Formats: sequence, C-alpha cells, structure tokens
Amino acid sequence: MARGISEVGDIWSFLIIREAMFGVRQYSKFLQNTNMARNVLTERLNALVSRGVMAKIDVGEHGTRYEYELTEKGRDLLPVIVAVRQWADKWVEPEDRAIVELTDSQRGKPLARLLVRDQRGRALDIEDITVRFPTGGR
Amino acid sequence: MARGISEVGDIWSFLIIREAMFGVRQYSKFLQNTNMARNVLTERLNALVSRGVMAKIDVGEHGTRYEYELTEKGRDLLPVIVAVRQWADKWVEPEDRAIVELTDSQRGKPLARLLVRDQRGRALDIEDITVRFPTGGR
DNA sequence: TTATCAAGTTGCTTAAAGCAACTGAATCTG
DNA sequence: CAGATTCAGTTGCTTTAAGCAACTTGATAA
Repeated sequence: MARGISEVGDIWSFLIIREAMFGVRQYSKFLQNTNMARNVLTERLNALVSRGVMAKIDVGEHGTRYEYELTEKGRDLLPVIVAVRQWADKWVEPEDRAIVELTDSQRGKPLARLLVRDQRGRALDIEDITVRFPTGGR
Repeated sequence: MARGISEVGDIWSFLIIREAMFGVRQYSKFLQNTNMARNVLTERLNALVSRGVMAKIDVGEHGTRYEYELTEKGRDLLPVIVAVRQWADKWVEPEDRAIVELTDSQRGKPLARLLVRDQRGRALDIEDITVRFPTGGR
C-alpha cells in the first residue's frame, strides 16, 4: 500500500490524475488548472508515464504536439479519487475547496457514497475489519 | 479535493493514518512500523491533531505517556485507505508490497471491491461520470 | 518570414526531508 | 532507592526536492 500511494502519492501527481480523469489531456491545461511549476509537471508526467499510469501520445497537428491520457491502471484510480472527494466534501470547509459535483451522466444525480463492504454487500466500519498476515505476524 | 489530499496528503501522514486505522496508538510504534524520521513523525502527528484527524490522549500509566487515535474525521478515511490498498493489490508488483489482507471480522473473508456507484447502486466508470460546476464554468 | 504557442530545459533560491545525537521526565529493576 | 531504560520528543546539520523565472526549440498561424 505504501508503494501504492508512493506511485501516485504526492499532491501533484494526484492532481494530474484528477485532471486527466475529468478530461484534461495537454501539458498547458494541466499547468493552468493546477498551477504547479513547469519542471515539476514535466517530472511528474514522465514518472506517471514510466509507471504506466499515463500514456504520452504524439499528436502532430494544430499547434499541439503531445497529449497525455490515463491507462487502465490510471483509470482504476477512480475509486481513490472519489473517496478523497467525498471525504473532502464532508470534512473540508467549503470556502477552502472548489464547488464541483460529480454526477452520473445518465440521470445527473450525485454519486452514491462509497462504502466499504464485505462480500455479501454489508457495509463495514473499521471495527469490523481485521488485518491478516498470511505469511506470519509482523 | 486538493485541500482534502493536502490535509492527509503526503505519504507520511497517510501511513500514520493507515497504522492508526489498524491499531497503532503510540509514537514509538508509528516509528517502528513506518520507519520515518522522528522529527517528521512529530511534525505530522501535530499537524494531524491540529486538523482534527487525530487526537492526542494523555495516558499517565505503565511507561506510556501519550497515545494517538483517529477522530471520526480520521476514521472516515477508511474508504480512501481501502481504495488505495485495492489498487495496489491489483497494480503494484507483489515483491514491492507487504502481503497483508483486509478481511471482515465476522466471516474472515476479503472485503468486496470498492465500486463507484450511482444512487440506484449501478457501478459507474469514468465515462459515466460528469463533472458539474454549480456556480458556473471554469 | 515574423510572431506566437506548446512543451519543455536550465539554473538558481528557498523549503522540506533525512539522520544522528541530545534531553528530560517517567518507569522499571535489582 | 539508585541506576538503567523507555518514551516522546528537540536540535542542528546535511542532502534532496520544490518553486520560480528565464531561455530553447520546433510547429503552426497571420
């Protein structure tokens, strides 16, 4: 899990992925929407590409040279993004965050709250969860 | 959302929260399990406490002076932790991560995969989600 | 055919992380 | 009950990363 978060891990990579998830594809757009430093953006994009989270695509037309898109590995981060969003919606002061809403495209309604469930679909809280060490104790 | 991730945001805070979520309460145990630098641990614990994610509790007995525990705000990060875990289980090389498993305490079976759903319970993919800006476009 | 834009790179400054050694009160041990 | 050990930090120094502005380069656009 530590490796998981460190592959995505810092705020900048996370923001790149969030932007990518909701349509941003170009270097300059990532810059605008996140206002991170250019060298950091370059470095993070390269890292994400080299880890297979994003792909760099050559588009030889119309003033734009490259685009970046999420791979399946990257798109699989959707639950992470949504989980953080929902937590922030609940706990971060409204004045400290953008007021945007994720809705399902068909009906336009907000997404359901993400819940951790067992295999029969029952919602679980922390106390209901046990950590197993298959190979032996820590 | 950016504020959300930056309240938890860096790898160290995240690891503290993960450890706390699964039973760690003392400074020295956080140190052992995460091997972060002491000053960083101190600083992150203070920050988490000041943001209301964790609480510092005075325990005047048995060699231990303080304990740290998650508040409700902190416990509410469970879906984030589980989402990252499940992503790492799927995408990070096994040799690069600890082999631990989260199970439901009652039946001992692994948790269900977290899915993003609409309000009727249908699973959604990125293409099925729209970002709404209630106050006007970006 | 000059100007502009996208996508970087480079170099420098400031901030944060990493590490080891030190502190000081509480607690255990013989 | 004196000495050693543990817990929870601080402090100071070194190394690494972030932030910022200016420069570069190739591809359009006017």
